[in-house]
Amino acid sequence: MDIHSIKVACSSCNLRELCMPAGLSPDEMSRLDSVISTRKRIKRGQSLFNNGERFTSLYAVRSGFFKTCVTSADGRDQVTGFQMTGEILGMDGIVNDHHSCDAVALEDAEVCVLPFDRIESLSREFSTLQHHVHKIMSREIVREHGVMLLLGSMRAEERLAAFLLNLVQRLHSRGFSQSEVVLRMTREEIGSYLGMKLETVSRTFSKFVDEGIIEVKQRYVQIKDTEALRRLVNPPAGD
Amino acid sequence: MDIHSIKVACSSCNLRELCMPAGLSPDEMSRLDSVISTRKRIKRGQSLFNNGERFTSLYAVRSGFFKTCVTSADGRDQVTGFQMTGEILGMDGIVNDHHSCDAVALEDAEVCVLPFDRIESLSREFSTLQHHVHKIMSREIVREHGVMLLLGSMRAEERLAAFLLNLVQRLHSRGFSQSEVVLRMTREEIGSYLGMKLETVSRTFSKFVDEGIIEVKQRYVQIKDTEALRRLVNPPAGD
DNA sequence: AACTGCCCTTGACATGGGTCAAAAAAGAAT
DNA sequence: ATTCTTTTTTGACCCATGTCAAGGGCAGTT
Repeated sequence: MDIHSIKVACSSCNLRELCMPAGLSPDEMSRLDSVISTRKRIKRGQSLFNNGERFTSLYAVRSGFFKTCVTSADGRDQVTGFQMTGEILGMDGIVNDHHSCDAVALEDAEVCVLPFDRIESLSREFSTLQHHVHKIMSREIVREHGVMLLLGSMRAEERLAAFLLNLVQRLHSRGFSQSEVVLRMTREEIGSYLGMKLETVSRTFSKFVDEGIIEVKQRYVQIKDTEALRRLVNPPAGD
Repeated sequence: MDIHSIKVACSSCNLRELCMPAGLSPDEMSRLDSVISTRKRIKRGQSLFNNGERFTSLYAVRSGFFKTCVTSADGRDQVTGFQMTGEILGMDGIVNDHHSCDAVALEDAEVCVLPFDRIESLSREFSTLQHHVHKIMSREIVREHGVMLLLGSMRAEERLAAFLLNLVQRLHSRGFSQSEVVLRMTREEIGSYLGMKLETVSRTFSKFVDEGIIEVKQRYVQIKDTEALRRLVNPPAGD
């Protein structure tokens, strides 16, 4: 079933501050290790889970890059998020014991498997862990509020600017450049996430290039004027 | 501070199956009662909480109708949801200990106050309650996925049809008619939620009336052809 | 190097929904 | 009732974005 599984330990994981609560005692940490005991490798293009599959675990992205997408009854597709190192996947599955979206690797990836029943029992013991789980879910709710604001009230340029800023900000907090990105997704996937067609994504990129805000060479994007992007997202009040 | 507070008991609340887990023992129920000890009345137009306020509690709607909305830095507003009896408000506040949206009563309302630290300690004791909390948050995440699909990939008619169907479905599951609604929100609030302008909401209502799908008299809407609405949301595959 | 299969860009044109404006209808206040 | 405010409807016009179509670039394969 598993594409590839290996043993791991959070206590020795250098990404732990990204997905785990701070301030666990050594004892607590070792009990967490015993719960999070496997990793899984996912090749580019493969799914970590799919809509309809039974929910058993959350997943912490260790490396690689994912998209999640929902599909409507008549086959329309909507990308609901892009997840990178340290982010948690699978919370959609809790409510009905089955996943309600697909999680697809956009590049070869590795995740830690967090069996949810064991997370629940452990978080009955450590309030630190319990609160951390609540925060992770709350963060996802708040993130989605932001996407709703974007989809509901912004124009194409504003959406793409917000998208780029969000992406580099997250990459920067992981130690990467704040002015360079190599996109892991196609124009079509960006468009799906932002509620616009791939042609409009492409045109808007070109517009930004014309205006000297960014440079684009295929998936590689260099941000030359972050402030201009910020102004696009937050137009300075005119009155 | 509180507009109005009164003592209550879940154990005697006839709405408990809407917001509380099934299958609590009498002992568990009485401990829950001791945690959920106050109600709060909110008048139409007043806020239950506002963006930036400290987070202390979740709220279960006992009666009345709310909207939640986020505001961007430059003052754009986006309604992120409408909440009715039995639904839970405030989960946005967990991640940063402060609320990140406003919850406004659209009609006089009453909520049960669920102090979150006490919910957390109690759910360390009852796994039933713990899992229920997780499900409620997961349900909100999944709901928001649906809104993203709507905002990202549907046209005006489809959005409004989906909105009406969702509303009557939730009302119906609370014992109300599945063909009549009295809207508690303005066209502008509907528009904000659905990512369209109030004029477009109005026009789309008129279009549905012309087509004999609904009847509208101000806030009162009667659905005459539910199937037509369903077909709008899920166009029968053409290929 | 040539072939194949994406992915991306760009142009021309169409259109859904936004914008602006006016007036009607309903509610609230006096 | 009368006045004032808010909400809703409708019309006319226009623009941002979608649609359709063609061509080019890049990566992998042979």
